Amino acid sequence: MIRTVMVVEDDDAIRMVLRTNLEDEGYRVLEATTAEQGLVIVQDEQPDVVLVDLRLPGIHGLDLVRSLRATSQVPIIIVTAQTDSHDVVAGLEAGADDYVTKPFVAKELMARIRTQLRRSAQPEEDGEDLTCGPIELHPDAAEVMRNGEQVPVSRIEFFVLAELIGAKGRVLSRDHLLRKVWGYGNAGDGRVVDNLIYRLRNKIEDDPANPELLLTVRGFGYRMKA
Amino acid sequence: MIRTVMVVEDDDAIRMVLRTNLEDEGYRVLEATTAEQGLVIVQDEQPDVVLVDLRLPGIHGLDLVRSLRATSQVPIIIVTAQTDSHDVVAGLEAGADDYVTKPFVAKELMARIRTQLRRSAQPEEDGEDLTCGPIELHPDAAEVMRNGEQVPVSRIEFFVLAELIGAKGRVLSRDHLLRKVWGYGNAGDGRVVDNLIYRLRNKIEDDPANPELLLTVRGFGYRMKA
DNA sequence: GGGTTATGTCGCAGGAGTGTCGCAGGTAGG
DNA sequence: CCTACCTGCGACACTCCTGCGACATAACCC
Repeated sequence: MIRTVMVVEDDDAIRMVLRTNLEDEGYRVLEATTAEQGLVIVQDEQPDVVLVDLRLPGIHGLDLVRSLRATSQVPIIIVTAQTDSHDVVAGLEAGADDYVTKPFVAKELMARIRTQLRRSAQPEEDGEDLTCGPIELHPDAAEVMRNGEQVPVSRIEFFVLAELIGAKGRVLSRDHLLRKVWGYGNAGDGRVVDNLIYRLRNKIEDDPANPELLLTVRGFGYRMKA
Repeated sequence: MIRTVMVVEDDDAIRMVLRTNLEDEGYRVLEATTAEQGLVIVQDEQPDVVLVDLRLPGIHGLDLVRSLRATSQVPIIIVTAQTDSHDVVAGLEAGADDYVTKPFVAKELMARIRTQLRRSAQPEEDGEDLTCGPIELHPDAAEVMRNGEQVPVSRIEFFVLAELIGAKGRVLSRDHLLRKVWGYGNAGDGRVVDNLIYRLRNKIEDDPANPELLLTVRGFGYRMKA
């Protein structure tokens, strides 16, 4: 499963380092430079973890933590300067789950993120029923079954299929899939998604030329049969 | 019942690995980087087990062991470099209950902790059934049986196999195995896992080139046959 | 229908992911 | 001290993936 990490941080250099590290770890990364922006994006994209710098221009990070906690259970990790130790306490009281102090060791932060993900992820993932007609996804085994037989799919194909089936019939735009599965890096292309859908159809459809499961919605994107 | 494990260790990387693994096992984790800090926290929080690195800045871990033992029956496990074998003896004489040497196998350490906990209280099941097709693991004897015959496997091979079989068919990433089994410093590599899998296959598979038990899931990791 | 845009189709080439195996330093046991 | 084994490492081979481009086809608009 591809996890999404939201970074709310105004310092360009730090944000960049975080993005690089997070992407190396296989996460999708969302960025915001202000609390307002962060709040909107979090509500919009529902990331799996949020990193919040406490020193933000305008609205203070503490308030962002409170706002987030008011509406969401998303794990929040505070990033702050070492000198502001009182802020850390305030942040944890405001609902943050963990913290790191600048200058932080990237590896440690990654580990903390993993910990938070593990904590929040365990229950939800198992319960999900990733099924669509004859197609069945087993996230644990990273397998796709079709009429009970295993279909070999690649990593990206697996995630796209999971995303589509998880959407339960809603249309997903190419852009949505690009960001959800590929991440922001490949934003330039377009046809990559089409290609992948084509390949997926060859694997899961009886007649790939006349798809019955993985449907095109012209002008919008793709969706699974309801 | 949630058990608490206290870790007294000054090396950030090791402490982090320990925390991750311990939390995975469902323990609450307390941390200290110096003997003084450790002593205070132990008295304060009364953990169920204490891990002590013997090489600590300032007061030596040995003295911490003595101080702890003077006032408490808490099980103490020493963590130490392989070269300091004389320290181990001294540590056990000072009242420690067990020890592991760096680089330790994380899974083994977890097992030692369980043992200490069992000794100090009564609980729980660990008689897990570690079986997969013709393969059978005997955790007590650290033996692997295949069709009833013993297969000689090394220490690390044993723990990797245990981790995989314990996962009951779920895919385990290389990163997961590195953290769970190696659990220490080896974050840089990657192929170490592949190599070990290769060797394991040579020992447990009929046709190592076409594995039927220990399967590759390209792009994800490895898993045992369900 | 004709033009235009969106999508399907498919082969290719570079690259990523894995299997395989030999080597060397290290460790344990005799 | 010697030997056998373990284990991490690197090199190479090979498979499969995947982004890309080019063209074909289908849907839409007037």
